[in-house]
Amino acid sequence: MARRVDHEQRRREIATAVWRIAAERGLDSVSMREVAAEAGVSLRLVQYYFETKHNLLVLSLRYLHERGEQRAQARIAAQVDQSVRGVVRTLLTELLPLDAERELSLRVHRAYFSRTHSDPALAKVFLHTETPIEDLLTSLLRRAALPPGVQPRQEANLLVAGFTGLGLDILHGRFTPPEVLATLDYHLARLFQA
Amino acid sequence: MARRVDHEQRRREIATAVWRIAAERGLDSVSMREVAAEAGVSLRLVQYYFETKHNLLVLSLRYLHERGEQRAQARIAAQVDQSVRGVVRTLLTELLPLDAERELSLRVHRAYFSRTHSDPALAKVFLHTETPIEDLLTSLLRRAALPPGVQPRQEANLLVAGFTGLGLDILHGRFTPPEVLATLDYHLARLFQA
DNA sequence: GTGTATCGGATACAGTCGTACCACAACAGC
DNA sequence: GCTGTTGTGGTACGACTGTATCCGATACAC
Repeated sequence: MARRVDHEQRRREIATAVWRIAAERGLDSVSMREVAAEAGVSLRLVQYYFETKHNLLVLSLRYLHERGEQRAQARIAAQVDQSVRGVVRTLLTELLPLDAERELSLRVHRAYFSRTHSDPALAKVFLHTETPIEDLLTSLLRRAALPPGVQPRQEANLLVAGFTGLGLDILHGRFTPPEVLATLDYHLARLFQA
Repeated sequence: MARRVDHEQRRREIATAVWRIAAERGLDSVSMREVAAEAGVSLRLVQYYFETKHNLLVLSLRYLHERGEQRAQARIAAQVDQSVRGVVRTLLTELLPLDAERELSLRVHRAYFSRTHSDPALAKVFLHTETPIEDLLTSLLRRAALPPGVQPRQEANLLVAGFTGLGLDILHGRFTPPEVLATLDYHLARLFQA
């Protein structure tokens, strides 16, 4: 045993076990023992690589965030239609659980959501006082030729908050993906009407 | 001791203790013992009136929902400006933490939010497959003279999801109440422009 | 006046949790 | 070949949890 091991790699593997448990059974079911079992390692190993449970939760969330940002950037870079409208649409659909990966991500975020407010360290990863997505969307909208009277900042604020919520609504079964996409395209049409 | 007591009344008092703990320290801190201490009664009493913790959580959430609906209806009935636009504005501001009571309500809902998905009984109180608020808002919008091309259902879907989210954003300090109200009035102006 | 259903306090029990501790195997550098 | 560091397992500890039990005390019905 005990040949040299990549700690970072090990931690990421264990973090995926955290994600699976959190997504399926909620953050309350994420105990050190459960994580160890899900990852197929001993309790001691989870302790060894994360020291404390708090660290386990914070790092697991951070890894998820990193992956999400990379995914979003890749998807925007990969799309052929580089019009402002196309990029805006991609940006907003990134908030919706339209494939397995985004659904997992959304479920984990939902699981973390409440705990975020009793735990400042989690809040730091989860919520920023800054509004980077809204800012990005605002600057995109400024770049387009929009109807008179349209205020990009106000549109961005509602769109980001709204489609974040509608993504969760899909998870809850209150709406279906086609319904939310219809709502998205309706509002894009409203904004980008010439 | 032990003179006849109104059980319903007693339960509502204890439920407010649940709200306070959930709002301030999260649902994880809501233990039978903590609730008893916060309510100023013995552990046995909490057991006596709620039987089980699950019952305590479900009933406490139900009471909060009841109070929220009554508050919303009262506020709509009480307002002098009964124009469609005025009612719509009141309906949406009801989702924002603009006073102590609505802030408490929002904080408790946030605390319950995650647990909702691992617990079907909580989900039944918390989330409905139906969309009553969206339906109400849609029918209100249909009643008004809106610009051509505006689809009340699509507008309602985004507005409800959006301002629910922006209400939470206020709690998180990402936006201030004046900012969100400005966003609200902007979108009302956009919808109700003659 | 007395019995009895209702109300309520104290405490015990079994389980789970995060963490700490101890022992040892495998490799690194000397 | 030896020594010290690194990786891994097993397990024990103390705290906390929800629930159950035992028992005292009150207030109303008769």
